[in-house]
Amino acid sequence: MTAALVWFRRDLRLADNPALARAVEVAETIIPVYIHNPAHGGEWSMGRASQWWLHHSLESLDGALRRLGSRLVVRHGDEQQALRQLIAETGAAWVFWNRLYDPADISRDTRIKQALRAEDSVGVETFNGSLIREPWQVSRDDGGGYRVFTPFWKAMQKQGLKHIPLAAPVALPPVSGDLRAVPVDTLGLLPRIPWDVGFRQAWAVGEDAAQARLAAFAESALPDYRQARDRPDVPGTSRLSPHLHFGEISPGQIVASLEGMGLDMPGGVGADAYLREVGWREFAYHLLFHFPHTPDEALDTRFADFPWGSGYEASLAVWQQGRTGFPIIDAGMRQLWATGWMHNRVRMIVASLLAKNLLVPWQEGARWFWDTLVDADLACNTLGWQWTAGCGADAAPYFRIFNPVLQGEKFDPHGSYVRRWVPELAPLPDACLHKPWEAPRGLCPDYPNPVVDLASSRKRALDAFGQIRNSPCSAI
DNA sequence: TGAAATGTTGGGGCG
DNA sequence: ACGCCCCAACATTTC
Repeated sequence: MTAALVWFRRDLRLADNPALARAVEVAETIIPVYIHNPAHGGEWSMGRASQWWLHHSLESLDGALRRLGSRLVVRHGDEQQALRQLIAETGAAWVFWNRLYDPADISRDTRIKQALRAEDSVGVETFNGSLIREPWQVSRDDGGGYRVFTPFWKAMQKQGLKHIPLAAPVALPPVSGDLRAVPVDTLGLLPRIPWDVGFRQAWAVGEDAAQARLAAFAESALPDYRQARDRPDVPGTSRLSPHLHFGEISPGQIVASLEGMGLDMPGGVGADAYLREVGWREFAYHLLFHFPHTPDEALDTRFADFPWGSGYEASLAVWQQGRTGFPIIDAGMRQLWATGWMHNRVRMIVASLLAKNLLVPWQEGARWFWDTLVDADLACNTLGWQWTAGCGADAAPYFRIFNPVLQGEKFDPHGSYVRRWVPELAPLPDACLHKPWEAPRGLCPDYPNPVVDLASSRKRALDAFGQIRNSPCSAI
């Protein structure tokens, strides 16, 4: 009887899961494992909102495994010790997992792989279960990594995006009842005080929910995606990000299901634009792999000397609480707090205000997103913040400073997004909804005045950038 | 995947 | 009818 451990991490699905498929191929006994180590990741250990998602995703995966006759063996603590313990308990000859690419994951997984092979004499095989192309599979002619999205995306498309998803197993061998597993609800992933009410309303977690969301998106929103994706007031985006982050769905499954929706097909323009967004996720992983210091430091070395504001705690707090006095900003920050998610267009607007108008270091914003987003992803979060701050690869030029009033008027023209998340502004007429300081006094007495003057803070940010613009060496 | 400043044009009001 | 001005609308440049 050959036994194999399948170590689940951020690949919490049964379909198109190469590590699981490999186990089904070679082993008679399969032990699906999840190891909870809250310390893993160090400074970037999992945030609270993501922990909420993880809890439900593990419950969902366990349920799906049980329907196939198996179950999820959850353990707690150091991953290597836990795997060793399981190998000892089960006599497993194999350990399979799907690769991760965050710096802390790579160093941990490399260490464990070497130790298990050398000291425990088990076979270890790892697979690509999270990306269309792994970071080292796309490279420039000189062998280096890309720094600009468009050539990266062209190179990827040239290689072909075609993917044939692996089927989910139809049945799995039972896991011995003697094998100890801790219940998911003892991992401490759920909040002690019920701040997750809005989360429960906003999300259905798990592999089935991910597939349902993809199907609904492809059916209804995809044809208008190019336009609607910028509108926070309409459900024009896929909302697949947390499902993708936890691997409840693979990018390959998305590509496969959109296949055939070429530019000449109905909805094809939308499919093209959406695949490009999947490409940005791939680019984020590519960048994080080649520049692993970027979660903490600007890629553009000129920004080492950038004159960020000092004593910004008060404005950071106001931003976090959604009380900046700019409706589109406050709507976004409150949507984030309430649901663990924010529309991408609004993420750019709030990030621009924090990093430019308020001159708060972008890392502070990245930290807040890390803790509050259910889709918090080190690669994507890092790219997004550095892009907006103007210090990253293929970043927005620093002088692109979003005006929250104009952005609100352009992308939330009827104000329904603002009215939903900032209800005290609901009585305002459309004409001044995005600039309530111009409204008659008394219409919204509880809403704060703007935390900063847009025109002067814009000039201040441009001046700050002027101080570093001519520093040598614009990128590492 | 900006915004503001500046430049250009053309229609209409008006002397 | 004509020139002048105003300014909205659009285009270009600059940050």
